[in-house]
Amino acid sequence: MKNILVIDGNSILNRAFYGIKQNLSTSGGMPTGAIYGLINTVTRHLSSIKPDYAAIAFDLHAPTFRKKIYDAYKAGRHETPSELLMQFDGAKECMRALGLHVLTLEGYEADDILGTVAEFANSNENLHSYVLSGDRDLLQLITDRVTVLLASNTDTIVFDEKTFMEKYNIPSCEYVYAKALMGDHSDNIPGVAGIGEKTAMKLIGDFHTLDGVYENIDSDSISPKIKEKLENGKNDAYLSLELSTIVKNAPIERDLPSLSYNGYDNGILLSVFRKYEFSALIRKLGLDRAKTEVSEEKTKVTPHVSPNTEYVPITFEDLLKKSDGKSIALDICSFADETQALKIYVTIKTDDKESQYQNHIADVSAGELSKIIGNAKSVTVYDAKSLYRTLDTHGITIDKPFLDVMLSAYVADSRDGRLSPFELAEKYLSSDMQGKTPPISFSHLLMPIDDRIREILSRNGADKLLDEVEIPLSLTLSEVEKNGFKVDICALNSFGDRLRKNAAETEEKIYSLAKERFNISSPKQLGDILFEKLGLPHGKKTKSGYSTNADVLEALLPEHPIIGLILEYRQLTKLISTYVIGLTNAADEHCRVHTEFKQTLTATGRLSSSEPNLQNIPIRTPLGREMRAFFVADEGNVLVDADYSQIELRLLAAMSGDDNMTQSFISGADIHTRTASAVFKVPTNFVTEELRKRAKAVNFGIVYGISAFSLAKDLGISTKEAKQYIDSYFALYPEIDGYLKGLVESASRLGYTETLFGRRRYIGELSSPNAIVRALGKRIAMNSPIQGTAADIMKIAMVRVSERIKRELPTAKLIMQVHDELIIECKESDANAAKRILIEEMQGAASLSVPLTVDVCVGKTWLM
DNA sequence: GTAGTCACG
DNA sequence: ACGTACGTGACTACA
Repeated sequence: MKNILVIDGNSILNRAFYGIKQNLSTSGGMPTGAIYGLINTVTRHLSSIKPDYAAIAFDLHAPTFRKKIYDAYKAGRHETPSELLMQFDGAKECMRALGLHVLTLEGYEADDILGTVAEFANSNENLHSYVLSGDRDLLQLITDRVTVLLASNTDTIVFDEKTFMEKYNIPSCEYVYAKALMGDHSDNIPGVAGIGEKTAMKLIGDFHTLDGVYENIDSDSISPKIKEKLENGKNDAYLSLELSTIVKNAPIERDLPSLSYNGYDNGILLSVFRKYEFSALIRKLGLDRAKTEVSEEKTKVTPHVSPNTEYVPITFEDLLKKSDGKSIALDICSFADETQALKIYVTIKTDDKESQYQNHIADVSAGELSKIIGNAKSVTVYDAKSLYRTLDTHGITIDKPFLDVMLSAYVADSRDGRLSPFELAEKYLSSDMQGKTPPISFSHLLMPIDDRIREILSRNGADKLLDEVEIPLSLTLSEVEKNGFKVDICALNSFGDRLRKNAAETEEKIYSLAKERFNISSPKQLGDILFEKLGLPHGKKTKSGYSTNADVLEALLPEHPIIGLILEYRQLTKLISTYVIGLTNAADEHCRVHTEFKQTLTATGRLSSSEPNLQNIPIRTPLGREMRAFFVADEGNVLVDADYSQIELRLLAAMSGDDNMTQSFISGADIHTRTASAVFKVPTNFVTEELRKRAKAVNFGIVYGISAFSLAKDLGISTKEAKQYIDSYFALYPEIDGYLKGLVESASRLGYTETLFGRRRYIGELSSPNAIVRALGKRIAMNSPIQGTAADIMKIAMVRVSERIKRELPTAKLIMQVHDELIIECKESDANAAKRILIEEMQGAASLSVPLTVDVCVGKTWLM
């Protein structure tokens, strides 16, 4: 089997151009940044694929056949900037120097050349074709012998038939029909107005081709609304199909042998790279070192801090012997082909002063890996939670959590949760990775980085937060994700049908009031109807037109009956698309949805939940709230739901040391009522619902880092009045004003805030030259310690609850966390025990000068 | 990919 | 004089 690599020169060069800081690289005033990016992408793939044949295609600037059938094609798109245009010739020169064949063809685009070359592979059993592009359009070329490599500036996604199917749920040969429906706005290809990726994929999934869709346009599975859009856009769809279909028989007069790839000539490449001043590339490829073997370069060690990057193969038996009782770092390559062998990279910390860290690479079975992990003194990894999941799929269960560099970095500085091991090495080891061959694993970096961060955390007093909270929590979270939350999909879909009916009726009413049909979901079109055609008074504007958000619309409610209908339509479509459809798609074969918790994402220390997000299931409106009835306990089980009562205000009381507020919480009084009574100077039993609501808004505002303006907007009162509320508030709780000012002062001085448990958030906004950004920085400084400490406490509680149910109620499962709320699913008969565990562990998670109180409910559904 | 909108704590 | 609550994620439209 031989390989051919065909590259979409245009799209890669474009991506490189827009993805980089263009001013940085020039050679004699001539920009070269895009060329540089292109070379990086190309060499990366040349060395990983090692093709037998290789070519790169470019567009010519002559008009193509597409232009002839459709004038607007690429006309609406802005001109190619001259800084990019002037890089094309250089790019071709460099590609030739790399040994690639450069292909262009009059009247055709690079895509068509790629399609035609890929077709060679389809007709040749012994050839596999790799198509490298930045453009998703090329995905239509995928077959069992054509793989598409979708490159961004930083990495590449490999698409073959299987992965394509997994992502889009249609076979790749049908992709072009979906594309015809969606259109491609960057290329000015129209598609069907109002049909996006989701609808297009669904239609093609059902009917396979464009013809199929139109032949079945009366089918029940096509809603009247979609049908209408399809009919209106029929011509555009077929035009779009013609434009997006990649030609596979362009008249290229090249045969396969003429495209053979034999590597590059050092001398030629060196002179070309010198010309463009690509000194970093020359170093990276070792072009200036006469005939040195590249592999020997790896062993060349840079100064003291750089860990040894050499990985030595080792057998399982030897590895087990060497790692027994030692601290190790681990990185696993898991392959999709489901062979039993796991490729692992292991770094062992030894007592040997000469070579303290020894790196090994080994192929082991799941059982063998389990043994190595079990015998080690400690295991350090990057992103433990993902690893637990991988190990779980191989049947390996972990009971003692791994140390995790990602978590260490996040606790020390919440901005660093996104940094890769290599970026962390740069920050903490000041190791200079430049010009070095990229190592095959990051295993060798993990322990040195972790040691360094741990020194810092001990000084900050945050080591306990890491070891006793975040690290055990990662294991707990992996279990919560695996457990999942059961959703009654049938009932949810019946509810969805009801919503759809209502939405369709509301839609018609809106059209008749507007005397026109339009896309209500388009803020632009809606704005035109409301503020131009109907002449309603417009409030604030956004960059791109009139604002039509709920605040604005609510103010217009008395002006026109259409407003209420639009708000209703918005609510219904939101519920349908995000929750009914979203949750149905996310459910597994047991009707359970498994969210992913991101443990190192938020600036404050909270978790976030995604795919699906279960932390934003509706509750605030009666209709939305019904959604919670579809989150259910499995047969014979119940949900036990516990939430902290006003944890952030309690923390404000405790952390500020305000006596009055502390006493309020100790006495168990209703804090909002009590606040209202004092701020509005009425006896407690004269506090109306309205006054309590206002006091509640003030309490919230304080926690967010209040401003009179925003409070006024929130409550619909004058700024002056809002200011009086705030003044009375600070008079009532005298310590709080000083506490908040102190937070801002210390954050300005130190550059960061800390939670009670030592978690740091750095606040660059405070040193911004822009006053608005600085004001934001102040609010962040006032809010983060409160929100962050609440997050810490919840995490402590989760770890303790998890440990206790494992011991005392082994069949009970923790299934969800929503910031101040925890949910356990357990047997009905265990409900009381679960309740007790939740209350005890949540209330006892921290001991403060104010009590933490927890409300708990038991039910068959989340609607409680 | 960004903007606008809206769901939650 | 300037634009504002703090922290998130998902969906649709549009370029």
